[in-house]
Amino acid sequence: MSQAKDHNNTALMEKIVSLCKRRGIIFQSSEIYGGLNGFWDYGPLGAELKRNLRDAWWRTMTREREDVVGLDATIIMHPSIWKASGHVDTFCDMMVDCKTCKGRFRADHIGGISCPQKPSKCVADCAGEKTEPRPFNLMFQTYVGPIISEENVAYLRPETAQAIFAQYKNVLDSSRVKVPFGICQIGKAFRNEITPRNYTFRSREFEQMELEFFIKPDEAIEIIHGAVAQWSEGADISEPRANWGWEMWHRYWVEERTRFYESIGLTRDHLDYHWQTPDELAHYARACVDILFKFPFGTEELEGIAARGDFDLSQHSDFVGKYQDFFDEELKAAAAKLTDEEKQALVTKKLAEAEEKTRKLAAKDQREASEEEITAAKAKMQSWCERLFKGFYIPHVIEPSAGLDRLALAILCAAFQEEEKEDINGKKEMRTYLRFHPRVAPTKIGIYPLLKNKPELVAKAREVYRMLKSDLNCFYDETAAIGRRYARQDEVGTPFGVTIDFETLGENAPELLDTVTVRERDSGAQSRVPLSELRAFLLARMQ
RNA sequence: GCGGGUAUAGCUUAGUGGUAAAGCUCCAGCCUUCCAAGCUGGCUAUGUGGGUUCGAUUCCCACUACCCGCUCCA
Repeated sequence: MSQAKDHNNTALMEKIVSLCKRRGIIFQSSEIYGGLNGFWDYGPLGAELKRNLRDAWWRTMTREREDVVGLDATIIMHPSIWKASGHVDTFCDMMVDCKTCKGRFRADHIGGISCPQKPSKCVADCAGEKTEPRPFNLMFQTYVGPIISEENVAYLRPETAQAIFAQYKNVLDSSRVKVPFGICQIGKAFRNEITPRNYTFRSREFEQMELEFFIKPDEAIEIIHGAVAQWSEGADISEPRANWGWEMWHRYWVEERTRFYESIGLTRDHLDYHWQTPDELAHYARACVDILFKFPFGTEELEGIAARGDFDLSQHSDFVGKYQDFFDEELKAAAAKLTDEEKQALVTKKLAEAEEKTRKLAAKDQREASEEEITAAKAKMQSWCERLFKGFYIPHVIEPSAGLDRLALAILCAAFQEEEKEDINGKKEMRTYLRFHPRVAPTKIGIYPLLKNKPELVAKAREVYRMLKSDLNCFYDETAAIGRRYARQDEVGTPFGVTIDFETLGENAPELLDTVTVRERDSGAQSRVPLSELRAFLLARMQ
């Protein structure tokens, strides 16, 4: 990327930030006290924008689907949840900084990592001056109850997903859902990021929109349907099928999520996809795709769609000592028809897999797997197979996990437009406007009497406002010249303006009595609409 | 956390060791028959805390925030 381009992108970002502040979309948190690093507030219009995005996601994810239900869990949960999920271990590392080479290393690894400047020596032995080991707690801690003590430590959730796993059984038992099904949730999450950066992109308090979609393990599909549908380029993934394994479901959700972004105005040109390579994948993930948006400051992640296997529910099963599983009648019936040889073939295959996986995991820690470990893994797999044949399994999971604040920022960046134009006197000036999709626009309709000092116009405009406000977020404006009012609303992305003029009152042209001008934001095009049809006319254009 | 930069009104900028300037926006009034028109008036600022000084927005130090680069990103 050239420097000139960097500069332009920075300038563009600064314009967006400035507009957001000037028009009440995004403010710095606690600004009157100097601000707080990594925290941002949404002003009146930002709050509407976020709400529209949140509602659009919720509607597509659960209301318009028969196979997904919602959840709204607490931010503070039992601390053991974060031990089971692995967050307590992976979020709290002792780190050492090298003041010479500016590197940061895990304190327990400096003996084994070579120094970036002198690769012949390890970090522990190189000459660089190093700080004392310091703990990096990426989870915010608090205390439950008034006593500040170790046993009262709790965490603000670093992701919303774990709440879904923790309530999986309750949802299953109360909602008449059957695998495959999903549980979705929108809510705040907190991460004590080392470096919040890029405006609201990496904040310490942010809102996530997550779905855990529970599916049958491929082995269950194979027993029930004889084979698992294999994915290949061009495969039909428009509607779910019974014989889909995790890979098809994963592909399906990537496409489904892309369609969502398109429905709110992000085109495929705005987006990019990063398929994680095998070494990038976490050990519990089978595949992970990042959906990226081309922000002015770089192409960055909007959403991750991971195929996580049964890792999370298995962890919680182990920690609480109760299977977080599902009884599948169809599987039980199908398994009953298997011959002993067929069952044994599956068991043999799974035991070999368990052994290989154990060896691989150990190899990651640069050691050999012990016989005990292998035996334990095989025993666990044996019992997994036995339960499978009885119809029980811990479902596997496809996890589309999106950031609401990142989406809001992406929508703002995609919508931002500047055009040079001439004003009424022929003077050149810049027209700035936000080209929001009407679905997400904070304000839907501007309502204007052509002139303020004509009471009939004002009264009629007020009447139109009252007619529309319950269905559409409207903004009534009677100040300044009509062109200025249009420009003001264009700048915050209001897609339509309704102007009440003398024709509305029946002057000049009697056939135009009770009609208004509807002006479209992007083109400025105007059309004449009878008041009796106005509401339907506008509502039709919101979709 | 490291290095570099920045901090003056709602926004964009000017300027000064001694009363802080402008444009735009915004508000009010007049006027205005469809794209930021005009006229009049008005509100609003030196990020925070120290130091030097008779006096600091200006010089120095610290802090905070933001930007850029590194780093981090389950």
